[in-house]
Formats: sequence, structure tokens, C-alpha cells
Amino acid sequence: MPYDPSAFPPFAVTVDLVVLTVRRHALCALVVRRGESPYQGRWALPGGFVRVDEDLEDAAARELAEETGLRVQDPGSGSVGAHLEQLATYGDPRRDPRMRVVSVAYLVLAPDLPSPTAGGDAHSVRWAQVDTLLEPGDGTEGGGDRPVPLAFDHDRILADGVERARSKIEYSSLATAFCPPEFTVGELRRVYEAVWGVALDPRNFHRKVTGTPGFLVPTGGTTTRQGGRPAQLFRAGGATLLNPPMLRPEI
Amino acid sequence: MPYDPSAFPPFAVTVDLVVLTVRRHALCALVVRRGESPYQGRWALPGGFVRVDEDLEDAAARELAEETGLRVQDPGSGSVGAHLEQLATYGDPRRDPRMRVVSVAYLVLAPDLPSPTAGGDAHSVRWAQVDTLLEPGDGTEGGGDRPVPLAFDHDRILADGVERARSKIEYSSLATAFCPPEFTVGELRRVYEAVWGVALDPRNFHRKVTGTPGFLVPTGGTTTRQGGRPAQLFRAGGATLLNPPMLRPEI
DNA sequence: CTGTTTATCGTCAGGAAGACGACTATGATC
DNA sequence: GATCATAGTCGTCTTCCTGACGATAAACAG
Repeated sequence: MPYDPSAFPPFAVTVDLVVLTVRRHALCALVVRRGESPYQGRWALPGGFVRVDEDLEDAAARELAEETGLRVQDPGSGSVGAHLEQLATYGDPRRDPRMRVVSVAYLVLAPDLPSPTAGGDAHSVRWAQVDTLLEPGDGTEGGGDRPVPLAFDHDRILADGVERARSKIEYSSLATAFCPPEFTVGELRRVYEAVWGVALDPRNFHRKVTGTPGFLVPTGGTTTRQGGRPAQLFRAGGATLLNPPMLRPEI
Repeated sequence: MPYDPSAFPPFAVTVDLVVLTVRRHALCALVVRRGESPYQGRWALPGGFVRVDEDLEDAAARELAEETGLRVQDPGSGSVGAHLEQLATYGDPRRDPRMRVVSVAYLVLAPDLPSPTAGGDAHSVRWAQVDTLLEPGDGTEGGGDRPVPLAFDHDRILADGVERARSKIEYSSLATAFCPPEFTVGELRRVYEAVWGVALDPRNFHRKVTGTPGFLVPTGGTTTRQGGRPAQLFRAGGATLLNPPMLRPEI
């Protein structure tokens, strides 16, 4: 690949990942502790440089696998995988004090994982509750009771990713990406409740999701892992767009 | 800005613009003719390199002004301006044969302009109907009756931009960005019809848009520029999100 | 056996949208 | 000036969807 540095200004290009999951009824994001300057010791979104001959989405999938061991969902195979989509690109000239870095952020929606650190650096990667991370921080390390902001502009990237997830589960079947391959209507409802931070009526929710063609496919099995009456098990159906959408309750 | 080429692979970063407007009842996009290799003589989306100390959105606004003379809407002032938002980023390693280029695409929605070439190169920039551009081309220059594809991956970028515009006018008041500062309900309806490529019922449309709080503000004036009974003039209201949304008719 | 929990079915009222009739106010045409 | 074509605006009716909520079902804990 010919490269003439005088012809155009050189940039570094990175990918950053907003990896979301639902754990214990709360929306959580994957964060890693920075080992080096700048922002040494601060939490940040996982990410890294794009390689010279690597597509952006490949770089995002590679970083995801390196940090979590997660594989991206293979459309066609029914494999257990995460949903990955491009979020936005952040290129403020001063977002990295060392050099001009343009970062392409990707959004990952994953089911709750057995171990958050499979394949990664155990003590420096963890799931953090999104609503804790996104409280406005005061910047003092341990000074107040509010969290230290993430490194770089990662607070904003995280907020954009969360907002994307919140709005996208309204009109798509993407909420199933937070669920294991087989799940109950109640489990799916608890995903919506965690992502939106609201309570939903179980009866109306049940009517809505089972009445939308292509959203859910019954597998025939039942489970009782939540206690109470056994619930039917479903897989995600082929539909990707919900029409009419799920309605997020007003504040 | 320190730059150590051994520390990270160097990329060129560009912005590409999907500039859409509605002209003569048709959705049109701005295209420029390439004067140099590669893809010499082919039509392409306007765009260019991001400068070293320039924010991505500033680069997009600069390119827009250079090509069309259009200014970006200033939120707060009631100025006549275009809507600009980031669309997506395209970084396939082989999308430009010369070097590794990552392009951040922006979507611009503009009212119909008096002259498409104000401030630009007159013979090499024009409005082209989107549905003509997006017919699948056969790649032969003048061989078939189908259009020659745009340069690079610009066909895909254009398609993504058009799809974004089509879906975004459903749940936002963004269709007003295609209208002059004062417009009638009929003119707004013709925007929806052109962007979606469907016919809408004038009576139901009128009820919907005038009944949505904050969408339209009457200015008091009337006009008869479309013939027929004079119509009330409106400005865009403060609302940005439409709830419930405009419903795009099924195919 | 009884209470608790979760799942699932049913009913009813209110709101929004599609289909479409009717009336109004212009300019164009005879 | 009467008539016609064109757009704009107001109403009505039916249908569908949702929110609120009662009622029943099937498990487990004591």
C-alpha cells in the first residue's frame, strides 16, 4: 500500500467498544483499567489501534475477542454470539493529548457472561453498572461519592451507546441479544426493564411480544428457573424490525 | 502535535457528504464529477481530507460550504441552514486503491436551493435523482440504460444516507429541514411523499401534523403558490421528536 | 394444605390511524 | 360572471393497539 506522508495529514485510527449486558437486573458496561499514561489508573472503554490491513468491524471483533472471549454473532448459524454494530466516530483534535486519534466506536450487546474476564486481564477488566458510571462525576479520585469519569471522551461514547441501545430495542428485536439462546417472556421483559429502567406490565408485555409475528419462536420446552409457574421457552424469531414498536413508557 | 510513525499505522481520514434535497417532487443527492484518477470522470459524493487540527464535523461543514455555499443550521438563530449529522464511517482497507483511507460520512438535509452550484465548480457538480443513482448499475459506461455506479463505495454510503433520512423523518421533525423557513402543510406532505416515494392522504396528514404539539407553528400568513385555495404558512416548532411517530405506509 | 411467586388469558375503555365524504377558497377557462 | 379544476381544511366512522387490571394456572416453601 503506497503511502506518501506529504499528501495528507496522518491520523491514528482506533476502535472503542461499548459492550453492554444485563446482570442482576441492571444494565452493565465493560470497562478496563488503564495501565499507562494518559489517564493512568482510570477506567476506560476497551479498544485499540486498527491494523493497517484490517477492516474496522474486524478490528472491533478482534478487540472484543481479546478482552472478553466473546465471538460476534454469525448470521445464519444459531451460534451464541454478541450483536455488534457501528456506533459513531469521535475525532476531536484534542481528545487524546498524545496525537491526533480518530476513534470509531462500536456497540456490542451480549448475554450475561459466566465470567467477565475470560481471556482478559483479570484484575483490570470488569462489568460496571451503567447508571453508576453515568452519574456526573466531580473528577476527584475518591473525593466525593460520585464516580471518577472514564478516560478520554469515553463517558460521552458510553452515553451515546446506551442511548442507542435504549432506542433500538424499541423498534427492533435486538433485546434478544441480551438473552441466552433460549429464554422466557419474563426474562425478556426483565431485559427491557433493566435497559429502560422502568417497570412494565407483565400481561401487556406478554400479549405484545407473543402477538408480534416473527419476534419469538416457541421451542416447546419450559423452565422454572425464575420460580413460580413454569414458563414457555422461546428463541429469537427471524423478524428484526418490530412494527408497531414496543412503546417505552413516558417518564 | 507529536507524531511517531512507528507507534501506530498511519491512516488518511476524509469526510464524505450525502447532501439530500427535494426538487420537483423527487429526492435528489449532490454529486460531483471526479477530475482525477482513480475513478476519473465518474460521479462521486463531495468530500475531502480532514485537516490536522480540524474536528470531523467542522471538516464536513467546511466541505459543504465549499461545494454548495450552504451553511449549517445554527441552533438558536432562526437562520436558513442545512441539517448536518454524522452518518457512519467506512474503512475497508481496499476502498481506495491508493492508500488506506477511513472516511467519516455525514448526512446533510437541505431545502431546495436556487442554484446547485453556488460557490462550486459549475460543470462538475449537480443534483441527481436518488432513485436513478441507486438503480443497480452494470458498470459499463453508456453500455446499458442503467447508471454508472458512483466512485469508491459511494453507492453504499448514499444508500445508507437515504435510508437514514427515510427512517428519521418518521420519528423526528427533520422533514422540515427540506423546507424553506415558512412552508405549508401541503409542501411538507410533498416532502414526505418524495422521500418515501409514496402517496399520503392529505386529510389524515393534515390532521396528524397540525395535531402534534410543537411540530408546526402557524406564522399567520397564507400563500397560494401551489394554486388552489390559499394555505396557512407554518414554521418548524421546537419539537424534535415526534411521539407518536409519522407512520410510513406499508409497501 | 395454604400462601407466595410467576405465567398466562380475558375484558374493557381510550386514543390514534386509515378510509373517505363534504365544504371552502383560490385561479383558469369559457 | 359562471363554471371548472385544484388544493386546503374539517368531520365522521371503523378498526386496531395500548394501558389498566381482574382472574386463573402451575410451580415451590412452609
